[in-house]
Amino acid sequence: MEFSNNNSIYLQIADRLCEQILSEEISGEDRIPSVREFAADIQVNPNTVMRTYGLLQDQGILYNKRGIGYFVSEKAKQIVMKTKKEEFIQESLPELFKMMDLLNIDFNELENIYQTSVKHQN
Amino acid sequence: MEFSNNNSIYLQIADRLCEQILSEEISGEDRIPSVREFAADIQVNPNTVMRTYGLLQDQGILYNKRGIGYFVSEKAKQIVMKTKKEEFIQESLPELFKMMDLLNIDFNELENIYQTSVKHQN
Amino acid sequence: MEFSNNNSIYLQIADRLCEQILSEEISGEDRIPSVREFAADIQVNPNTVMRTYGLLQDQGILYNKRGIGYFVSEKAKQIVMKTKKEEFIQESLPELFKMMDLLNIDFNELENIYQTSVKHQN
Amino acid sequence: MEFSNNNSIYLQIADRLCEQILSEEISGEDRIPSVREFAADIQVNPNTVMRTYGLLQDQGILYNKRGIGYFVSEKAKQIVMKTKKEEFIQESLPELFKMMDLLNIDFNELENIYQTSVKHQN
DNA sequence: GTGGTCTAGACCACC
DNA sequence: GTGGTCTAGACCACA
Repeated sequence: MEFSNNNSIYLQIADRLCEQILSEEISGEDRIPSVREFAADIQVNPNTVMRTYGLLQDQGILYNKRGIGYFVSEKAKQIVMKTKKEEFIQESLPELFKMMDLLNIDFNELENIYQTSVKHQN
Repeated sequence: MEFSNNNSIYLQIADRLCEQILSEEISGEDRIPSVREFAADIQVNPNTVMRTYGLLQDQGILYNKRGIGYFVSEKAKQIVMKTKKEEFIQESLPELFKMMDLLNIDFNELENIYQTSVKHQN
Repeated sequence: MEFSNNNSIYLQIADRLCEQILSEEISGEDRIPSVREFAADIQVNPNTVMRTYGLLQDQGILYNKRGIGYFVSEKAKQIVMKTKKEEFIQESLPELFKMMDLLNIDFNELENIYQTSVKHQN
Repeated sequence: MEFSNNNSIYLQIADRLCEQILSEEISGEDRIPSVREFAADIQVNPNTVMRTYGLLQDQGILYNKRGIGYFVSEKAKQIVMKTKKEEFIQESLPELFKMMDLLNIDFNELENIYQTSVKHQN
C-alpha cells in the first residue's frame, strides 16, 4: 500500500478501512487482520496500525475481543456513513464550492467532468 | 487573522494571498506589505511570513526587489489559476466523486446542496 | 565542518551533499543522518540542516519517510548531474570565456594552469 | 541595466565599470557620470551608485575631484587587470576545475565548447 | 526516535 | 527602511 505525504499514515489506513466498510468488502462481525499481520502486510510500523485500530474502536466502528482480535462492529457501516457524510457536507463541500468560485468553474462544467469520469469507470 | 490548526500557518497565509490574487484584490506589480509589517499585522513571527513569501517566490507568484520589498508578479494570477485548477481537477474532484459514490450521493443531490450554498452567499 | 562567509551555510551544506552524491560517497536509497544528528555533527542549528534537507527534497534529490528519516532518492545523482551541468555550461563557462577575453588569457595559458592544478591533486 | 539576484547591485555595477575599463570603452582620465546621473540612467538608488564609486575609489581605480566629479585614474586598467587576474586564478579557476572533475568534463570537451563559443562571436 | 513548525531575538548586507 | 540567515529553544504529531 502506498501513502501520500499530505496525510498521516494511520489516518490513511483508517480511511481505507472505512471505504471497505462502505463498499461492503468487509462487513459486520468480520474479523480483520491482527495488528502485526496487517502491519507486515502493508509494510508499516505495528504502532501505526495500532493507532488506526484504536481510533476506529473509539468511534465504535471496530471492537476488540481480548486475546482474539479486532472485529467490525454491527453498526459499522451506519456509523461510517453518518460520520463521513457530515464531514463531507460540512467541510469538504463548502471548500470545494469556494474553490469553484475562485477558479470560475460553474456547475455545468463540474457536471461535464462528472459524466466523463463516470463513463471511464465502465 | 485567525488560523486553523489543520494546516500550517505559513501555508494558510500563502493560500490567503493566492485567493486575493485570484479575486484581484491584489494584482500584477502591486507591492505587498514588507515581511515585518505583514507579520505585525497578522500577529505572527516575521520568519513565518518570510517562509510564505519565499514559497510564493519559488512558484513565480511573487518576486523581490532588493532592499525594496516583495511584489506580485505579472503572471501571478495566471500561475495561481493554473496550479489551483490542476490541483482541483486532479485531486479534489476524483476524491469528490469517489466520496459521492461511497456515500450514495447522486448528482442531483449535489446540485441541491450547491444551489443552497450559492443562495447563502447572496 | 567549516563554512565560508560568501555563501549561506544551508547552501554550503547542500553543495557538500551534492558533491558526495556526485562522487558516490552516498548514493541511491542511502539514509542520511537525521536532522538533529547531522546538526550536532557539523555544529550547526537543526533548523539550518532542516532547510538544506527541505531544499534538496524540493529538487527531488532527497525524499522523506515519515518518522524514519531522509533518504537519497534513486535518481539523485542523475538530477544533481543535470542541474549542475546546466548551471556550469550556461553560467560558469560564459563567464569564464568573457573573463579570459578581458584578461587576455588565451586557451594555452588556461591549459597550463589546468595541468598544473591537476598535478597538484595527485 | 538588469541585475542578477545572486550578487549585490553595487558590485554588479562595479564589475561592469571594470569591464569597460578593461575593454577600454572608458579609459584613463575620463570623467564618468555623476552619481545622480548614473543612478537615474540605470534606475537605481543613488546610494547604491555612491557605494560603487566609493569601492572603486578605495581600490584606486577612480578618483574624485571635489565638486567636479569622478574620474578614471591613470593606472585604472593596470589595477583592474591585476586584481581581477589574481581573483580569477586563485578563486574562480580552482572552483571551475573542481566542478569539471565532479561533472566528468575533461579539458578537450572544454576546448570544444570554447571553440564553438568563439565562432559564435564572429 | 523522527521531521515540522513556530517564536523570539539577533546580526548582516543592502537600498 | 528592506530582505536573509542563523541560533536557541520550544511544542507537536507521528512511526
